Amino acid sequence: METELISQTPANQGGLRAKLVSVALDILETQGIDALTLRAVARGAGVSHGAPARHFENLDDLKAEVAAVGYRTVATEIAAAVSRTSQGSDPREPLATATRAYVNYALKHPGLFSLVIRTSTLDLNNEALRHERRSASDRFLWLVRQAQAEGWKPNADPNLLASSLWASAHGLATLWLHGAYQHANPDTTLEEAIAGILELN
Amino acid sequence: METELISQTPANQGGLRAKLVSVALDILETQGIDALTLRAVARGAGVSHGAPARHFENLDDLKAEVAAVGYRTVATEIAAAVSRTSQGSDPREPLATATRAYVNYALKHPGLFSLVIRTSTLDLNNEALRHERRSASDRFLWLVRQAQAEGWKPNADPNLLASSLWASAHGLATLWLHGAYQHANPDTTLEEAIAGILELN
DNA sequence: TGTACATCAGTGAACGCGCGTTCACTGATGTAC
DNA sequence: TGTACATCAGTGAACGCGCGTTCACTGATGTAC
Repeated sequence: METELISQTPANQGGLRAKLVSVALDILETQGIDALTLRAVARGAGVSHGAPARHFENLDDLKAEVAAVGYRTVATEIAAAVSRTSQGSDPREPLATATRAYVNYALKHPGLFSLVIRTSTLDLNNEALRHERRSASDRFLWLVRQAQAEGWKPNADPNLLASSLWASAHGLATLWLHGAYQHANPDTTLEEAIAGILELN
Repeated sequence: METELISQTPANQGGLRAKLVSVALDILETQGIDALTLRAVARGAGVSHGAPARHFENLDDLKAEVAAVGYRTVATEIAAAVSRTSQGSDPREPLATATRAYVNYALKHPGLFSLVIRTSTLDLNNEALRHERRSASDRFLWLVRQAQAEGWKPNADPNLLASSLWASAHGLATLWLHGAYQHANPDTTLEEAIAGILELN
């Protein structure tokens, strides 16, 4: 009873909004992006299907918010992975770690990954999404500059380097997710595949 | 009148099947993958919405066939681009050309490209699709082996090389399609971006 | 402390939409005699 | 050449589905007096 009271205190008035985002993440995780509808989110939150309209104008609005969460979490995981890495002699090592973390994240959260990619086109209006995108991109660029400062391709355009690495990692993640990579290369493990794209650099 | 008669001759009995595929390609081109429904295809072919069921069990069945066409045409375009290339001194040149053709194709046919990627998971049952996939993959692998024979990374695993290049090209195409690449790198042209991923090799 | 009022998040019925699928039908074509 | 029949691609009405959206409502909460 008390919990019911608590759940209705002003502090939790914005609670449903967060709950809806959380349910959306859950749906992405368990059922994939096609199952992500406003009504499904409402059902998952144990709320009438009209309720989400109080918090999100439409489905794209909700998606943009979820995508922002996706950007934030992948950036956090990459940063964590990089900071765990011992400083080796190879300046590319942090980049390799970051790439590995990026691919692993995509494979662990395929639904969210799909959403983030597809949503990236639209909703540049969403402030949170724009911020998270920029932040994630800046972190990776910093790693590249760092590697360059330590002697790796010092004269190359860091933006171009970063984008190229990103494209490689992204392509591998995408192809692997859809099983296309494995189909063309049945005996290659994911670790070897990651090493393969890093080797190119 | 004569054309009407002709259109009903036995030779054209299978005509609607081809027409449906062609309309599907058209829808992908003009309206994108989300607009690709059985009913839309029937409308586009000027036929009742029940008619496609005579030729395709369901939407995935049609998609597999369309994806096979996608594989075939991209493989053809790449082959054509490569064969147009003069034999230079750089063994990577044909690979660069092929990569360029791949990315350009994806950007020119975003709907079909999306379909091909998403469909790649399913319908390995579809014989045509399997054949086209293998054929496209074999052609690219041959280019890699050729480059290796001419001195480029002669000791590397050609399968791994091919897949890594494929992943890079695919990632660039995907990110560019969604505008994510340009957003992170506003002043880079597509040509420079392609050069960037090839440069890594 | 108590009362009247305003606010506003969530309800649930209702609407229209396009979808895939089914199925009795029709009519043109090809075949057997 | 003509007639009867079988085949079968395409028709179009009908069904059920889940979706997004609207809107009058309700009831709990916070505020003014």
